[in-house]
Amino acid sequence: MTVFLTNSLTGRKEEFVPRVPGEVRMYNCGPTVYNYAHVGNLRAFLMADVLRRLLEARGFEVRQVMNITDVGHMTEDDIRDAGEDKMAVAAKELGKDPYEVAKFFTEAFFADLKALNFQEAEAYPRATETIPEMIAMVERLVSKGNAYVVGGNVYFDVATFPEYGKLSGNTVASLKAGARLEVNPEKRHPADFALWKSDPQHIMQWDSPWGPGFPGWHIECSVMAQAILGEEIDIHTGGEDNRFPHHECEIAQSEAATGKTFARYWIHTGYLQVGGEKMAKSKGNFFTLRDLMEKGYDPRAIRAALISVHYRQPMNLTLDGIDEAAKNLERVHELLRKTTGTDGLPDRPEVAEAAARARNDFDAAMDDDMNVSPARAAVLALVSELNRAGADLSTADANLVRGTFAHFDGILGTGLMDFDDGEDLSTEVEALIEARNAARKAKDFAESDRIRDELAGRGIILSDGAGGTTWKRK
RNA sequence: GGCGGCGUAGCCAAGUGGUUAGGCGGUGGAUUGCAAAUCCAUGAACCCCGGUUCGAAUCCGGGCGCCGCCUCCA
Repeated sequence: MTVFLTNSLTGRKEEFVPRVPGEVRMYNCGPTVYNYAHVGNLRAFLMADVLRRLLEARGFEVRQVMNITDVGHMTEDDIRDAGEDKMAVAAKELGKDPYEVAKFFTEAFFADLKALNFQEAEAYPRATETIPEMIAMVERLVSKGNAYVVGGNVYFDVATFPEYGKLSGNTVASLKAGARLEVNPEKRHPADFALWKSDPQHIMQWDSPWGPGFPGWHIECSVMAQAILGEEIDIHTGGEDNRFPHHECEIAQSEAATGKTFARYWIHTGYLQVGGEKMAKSKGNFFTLRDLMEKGYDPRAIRAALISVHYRQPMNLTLDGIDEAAKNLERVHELLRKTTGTDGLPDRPEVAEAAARARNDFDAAMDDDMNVSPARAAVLALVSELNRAGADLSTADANLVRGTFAHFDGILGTGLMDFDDGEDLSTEVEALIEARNAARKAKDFAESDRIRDELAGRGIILSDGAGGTTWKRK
C-alpha cells in the first residue's frame, strides 16, 4: 500500500517515499506556549498525529519531533512600539517570569495531547534549550555570505538564495510587486529576515558573537529539526498560515546553510473557523480544548470532529459538528457492545466479506492524502451492515469485527474501541434494574419509569431489547 | 497590491466529464408498555453568466461572495 500526500512544495498529490527506506523523519511545527492551545492549533497537530499513525500502520518507522516554542518573539512593529512580546505580556499578567509561564502552558499543552489521544512524539525540543545550536547556524550563514550583521542584528540575505519563494509563491520579485513590505533601513532587501536580534527591552536574552539578544523566529524550527532528525528530513507539517513567511524562511536558511534539501514533503493544514468566523476572544467563539470539555463535550468526539474534514480544506467547527461526531462514535460503541460472539455458532462468510470490504475502502481512502470523509463512510457502512446482519456472530467473526474496528481506531485514534461493555455493574444498580423489570412485568410503568429516570440521573442509560435490559454509561 | 484557498441539499461533507458517496437533522413505517437502540422507506444539490461537449457539479473564460497569508499566530 502506498500513501499519497499533497505536497505544498509542488502543489500536487505525490507518492510518499522516505529518503531512507522504511524510516520517516517528520517534524511538526509545534505550539508557542504563552497561552493555552486553541482548537485551531489542535487541528493542525491532529493532522500530524493521524499522518504518523497512518504511516506506522503502513509499516514505516516514524521518527516524529514536535517543537515547543518557549521564546517569545518580537516583531519589527514591537520594536517601534514598546519592545514587548507576547511571552512578556503573559508573564506580566501572571506575575511570573517567562520560563514559568512557558512551563505552565507546556504542561497544559501536554495535558491536551493526552486528552485527545495523541501518540507521543520522539522528542519535544524547547527553543530555549537549543540556543547554542541556533547561534552556530547563524554563524555558519554569516560565514557563507548568506547573512549580514548590522549592529547587534543578523539578517538573512534573500538575494543569495534564488529559490526563495518556491514554497509559497512569494518570490522576491512578486513581493516587490506586492509592495507591502515595510522598509527597514537596516535591511538590504525588505524580504530579508532576522536570524538574531538585539533589543535591551526583550525579557529573554542570550549572549552571542553579536552581543546579547535572542534568535529570530524562523531559525528555531530549522535548528531543532536538524539537531534531532539531521539535515534532511522527509516531512514538515504546520498550519497554512505558517507557509509564508515562516516555512519559506526555514527553507532558505536551512538549505543555504547545508546545501541540501531541508524537507521533501511540506504538508499544511487548512484554517479552522468557529461558527463561520475566525476565532477571536472578542467574538466569544475562541475555544480551547478545556473550554469545550467544560461544556461537557467528550474529547474523543472533539478529536473526531476536528479530523472529520480533509486536513487541507478550511473547516468550520460547530458544536453541532461535535454532537454529530459523538453520535457516530456512539453508533460504533453500540454495535461493538453487542458484538461479543458465541461459541458454537457457525462463521458467516458475509461478515468476513463486509469487514474486508470496509477495511479496503478505509485504507484506500486514507492512503489517498488522508481522505477521511470516505474513510469514515467505510466505517459507518460496516456498522450498518453488521446491524443488519444481527448480533448472533461466531466468536471468530466477532473477533474479526472487533479487530477491524481496532484497525480503524489505530489510525483515527477517536476511541472507537473505548466503550463500556457493562461488565462491572454494581450490585445496587443491578438490583434497581431487577426491581424495574418486576414493575414492568406488573405493568407498573410509573414505577419503572421512575427507576429509569433515577438511573439516568446517575449517568446510566437503560435500553430494553429483545434479549433483556442492557445499560451503558452516558 | 502580491501569493494561496473555498463556494455541493436545513446543517456537515465526499466526488471532479455520463452510473442520485456518507453522516446529522426531518418525515413515514417496523419493533417497544413508553422510550432508547436498530432496521426499512423518503424529500432536497452542485454561487452566477457564457463557452467546449452527444452529455458539465466536474473542463475553459468571465463575474460575484467568503476565507487565509503578506506583522507573532496551526
